[in-house]
Amino acid sequence: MKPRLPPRRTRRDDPRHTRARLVLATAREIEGRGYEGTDSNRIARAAGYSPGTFYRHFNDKREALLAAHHEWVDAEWEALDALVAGAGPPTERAAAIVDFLVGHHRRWRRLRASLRALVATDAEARRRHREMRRRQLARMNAGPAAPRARRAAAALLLLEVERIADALADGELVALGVEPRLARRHLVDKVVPYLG
Amino acid sequence: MKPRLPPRRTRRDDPRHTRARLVLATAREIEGRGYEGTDSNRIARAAGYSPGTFYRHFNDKREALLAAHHEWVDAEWEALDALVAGAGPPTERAAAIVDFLVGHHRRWRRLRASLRALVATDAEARRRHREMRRRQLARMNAGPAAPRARRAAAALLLLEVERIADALADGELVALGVEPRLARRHLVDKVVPYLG
Amino acid sequence: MKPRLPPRRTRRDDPRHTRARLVLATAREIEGRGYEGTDSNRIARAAGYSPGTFYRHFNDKREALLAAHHEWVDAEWEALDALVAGAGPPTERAAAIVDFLVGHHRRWRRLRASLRALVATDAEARRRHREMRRRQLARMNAGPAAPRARRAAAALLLLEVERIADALADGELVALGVEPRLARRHLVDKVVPYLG
Amino acid sequence: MKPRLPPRRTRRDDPRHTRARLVLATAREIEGRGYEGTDSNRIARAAGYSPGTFYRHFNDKREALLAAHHEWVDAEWEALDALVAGAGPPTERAAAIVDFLVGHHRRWRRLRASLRALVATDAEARRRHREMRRRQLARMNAGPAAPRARRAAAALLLLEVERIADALADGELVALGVEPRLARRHLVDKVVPYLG
DNA sequence: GATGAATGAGCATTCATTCAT
DNA sequence: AATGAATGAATGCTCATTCAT
Repeated sequence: MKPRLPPRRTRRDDPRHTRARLVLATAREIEGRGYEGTDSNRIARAAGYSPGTFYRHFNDKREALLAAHHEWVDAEWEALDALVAGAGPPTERAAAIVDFLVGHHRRWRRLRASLRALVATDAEARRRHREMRRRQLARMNAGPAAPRARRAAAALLLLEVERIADALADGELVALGVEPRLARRHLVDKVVPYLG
Repeated sequence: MKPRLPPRRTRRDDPRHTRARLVLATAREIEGRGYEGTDSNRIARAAGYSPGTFYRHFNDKREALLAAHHEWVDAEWEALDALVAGAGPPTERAAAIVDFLVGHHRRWRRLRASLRALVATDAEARRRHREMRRRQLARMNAGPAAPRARRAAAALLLLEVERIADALADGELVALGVEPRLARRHLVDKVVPYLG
Repeated sequence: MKPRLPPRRTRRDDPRHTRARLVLATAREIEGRGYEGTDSNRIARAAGYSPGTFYRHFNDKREALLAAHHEWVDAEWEALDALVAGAGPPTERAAAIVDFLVGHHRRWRRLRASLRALVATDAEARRRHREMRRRQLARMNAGPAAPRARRAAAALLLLEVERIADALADGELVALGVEPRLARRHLVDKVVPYLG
Repeated sequence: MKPRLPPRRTRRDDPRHTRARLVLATAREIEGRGYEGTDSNRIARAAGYSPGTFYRHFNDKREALLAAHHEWVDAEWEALDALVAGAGPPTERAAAIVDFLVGHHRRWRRLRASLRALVATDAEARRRHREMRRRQLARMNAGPAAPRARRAAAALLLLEVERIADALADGELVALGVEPRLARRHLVDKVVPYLG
C-alpha cells in the first residue's frame, strides 16, 4: 500500500509486478470511487492493463478488494510494530501510534468502508477478515500466552481504537462538536498501558 | 405509445401506508440480501406494489435506504428512552440496554453495514447521517447544557458502545475468542455511569 | 457479484466492421420503426450483437442515430457527385439527380424525420447537423470562392429541393392532388441551372 | 394558441375551458421540452389538473399533440387571412406575411418538429395532417376553381415558403452564412404574386 | 367532471466476466 | 502472460394509462 508506483512495466513483466500494480490500482480506485463505484475494467486500465489481465490475477472483483485490504492491513501493522518498538517514553510512542492510525485511516477510509460492507454480506470475506483479526490480536499479545481476560481486553481495545480513529478520520467527531484534541487524548490514554 | 394492460389493483390508498410498507420492505430486503443485492423492483414487490410505486415515494433507491435507516434509528432510541427511564437499579437497566442494543444490532446488521458503506461514498447520505448523530447526542445530553468535556465523552461512548454491540451482534468477538459474557460486562460498565 | 454465463460468441473481430454493422442496423431499425419505436437492444440484435456491444461503439442511442444519418448523407452526396459529373446534357443529368434524390428520400424518410426531430430538441445534434450542412454547401460551391448572393441562392435551393423531394417521397404532394410529374419537372427546372 | 391563459379555473368548470387549458399546456410543454421530453402527467399539472383529467379529454398523448397543432395552424391561418385581406400594396402585405410566418414558426419550432416526427411514423397523424394541408390549399385557392397547374404551384409554394420560414426560424440559414435579409426578400418575392 | 395513487411493460445502460488471438 | 472485443443478465427508473373514490 505504499503510494509509490512500481517501476514502469516492460514488455514481458514479472507476474508479481503485474499483480502488485493491480492491487495498488484496486485500492486507489476503490478509495476514489467506492467498491460499487468502480469496475474491474477501470481498475485494470488504471493499472495499465487490459480487462483480461485482471482476471488472470484475481478470480473476481471481490478478491481484488480483499487483496488490497490485506496489503493495507499489513502495511499498517508493520508501521505499528516499528512505532511500538521505537525509542522514547510510552506517552510519546502512544501519540505517534495514534497519529499514524488516524492518518492512515483518513487516507483510506473508503477502502475500509467498502471492506466492511463486503464483510457484512459475503461469507468468504467474513472468513478472511476474521483470520486477519486473529493475526492482529496475536501480534498484540505477543510473548508468553496471555490470559483470557487480557486477550479479551486487547480485542476490545482494538475495536474501540479503530472506531475512534475512523470517526476522527471521517470528520464524524468534529461534526458532532467533539474537539479532535480531546478524542486524540482519549485514544492515547487507551494505548499507553499497552506499551508497558 | 404502446398500449398497456389495465392495472390490476388501483385501490386509492393512504399514501402514508404505502410509504410505510415500502420502508419496511426496504429494511427487510436490504437486511436479507444487502443493498447491492436487492433491487427496487424486488423491494416494491415485497411490499405488495409495482415498481412504479416505489418511485412515487422515493426519488431513488438510496433515498429508500436512508428512510429505512432513519426509521430504524428512531425505533432504537424510542426503546432506549424507555429503558433509560425504567425502574430498577442502574446496573439492571444498563444490562437491559446493552441486551437490547446487541439484539437490535444483530437483527439489522446488514442494514447498518449498508448504511455505513453508503455514508462513506455519498455526500448526501453523510449529511443526513450526521444530522441523525446530532439528534442522538442531544438525547444523551438532555437536561442542563452539558459541558464540552461531557459532550465529548458522550460522543465517544456512543461510538464505542455501538462498535462493541456490532461486534457482538456479528459474532466478530466470539470468532476472536472473546467470551460474550466479558464483552457484555464491559458494555454494561460503560453504560452504568450514564444512568446516574 | 453474480456469476454470468459464458458469452456465446467472442470472436475477436475488427471493431470497424462491428461498428459499420451497428450503424447499418441502426439506420434500418429506425427506418422501420422510428427512433422512439426501436431500442438499442433491438438494434444490437439486428446487427448480430448483444446489447453491451452497442455501447462499446456509441455512448448512447442518439449517437447511433447521428452516425447513421451521417453515413446516409455521405452516401447521398457521393452519388450526387457522380451524377453531377456525369455525361449527357444538363437536363438529363438534372432528371437523374432528381430521381435519385426522391428515391433516396423515399427509402429513408423515417430516418430523416427522426433526425430532424432530434435536431429540434438536442443541441449537440443541432451542432453536428449544421456542420453537415456546411459541408454540403461547400460541395455545391466548389471552385473559386462564390459570391455571397450565389452562396445564399445555393443554400435556399438546397432546402427547397430537399423539401419537395421529401414531399414527393412521402406522398404528401399526391395527397394534395399535385401530379408527381409536375413536381418532378419543377425540381428539374431548379436543378438545371446549377449544372452549367 | 393565443398565449393568454383562460380565466382561472373555478370548482365546476366548463369542460371546454378544461380542454382549452390542456391543449395550451400541451403546446407549451412540447415547445419547451419536446414531445418525447414531456409526459402527460406533467402536461396535466402544467394546466392545473391531475393526470386523470388529461385522459378524460384525449384518448392518448398523441391526440393532445394533434389538437395542439391543429389550434396552432388555425391561429396561423386566421392571421394570414387578415394579412392577405389587409390594405396596402402587395409588397408590404407580403412582407408582413413573411415576418409573421417566420415569427410564428420561430416561436413554435419544437411543436412543429414534434408534429412532423409523429407524422412520419404514425398513420393517423399523417391522415389528419394531410387533411389539414388540404384545408390550407383550399384557402389559398379560394374563388373560382383554380386550374390544375395553379393548384400545383400553390402547393409547391406552400411547402417552399414553410421550409424557408422554418430555416430562418431555426437559425439554420444564419448558421450557413446566409443573411436573413436575403432569405426574407426571397420569400417576399415568392409571396407577392399570390396577392394579385 | 375531477382526482391521484397505482400500475407494469418497457428501456437505456452497466459491468463482471470470457476467450480467441 | 497479456489483450480487448464481446457478452448478456441484470437493474434503476420512466411514463402512458387506469379506475376507485
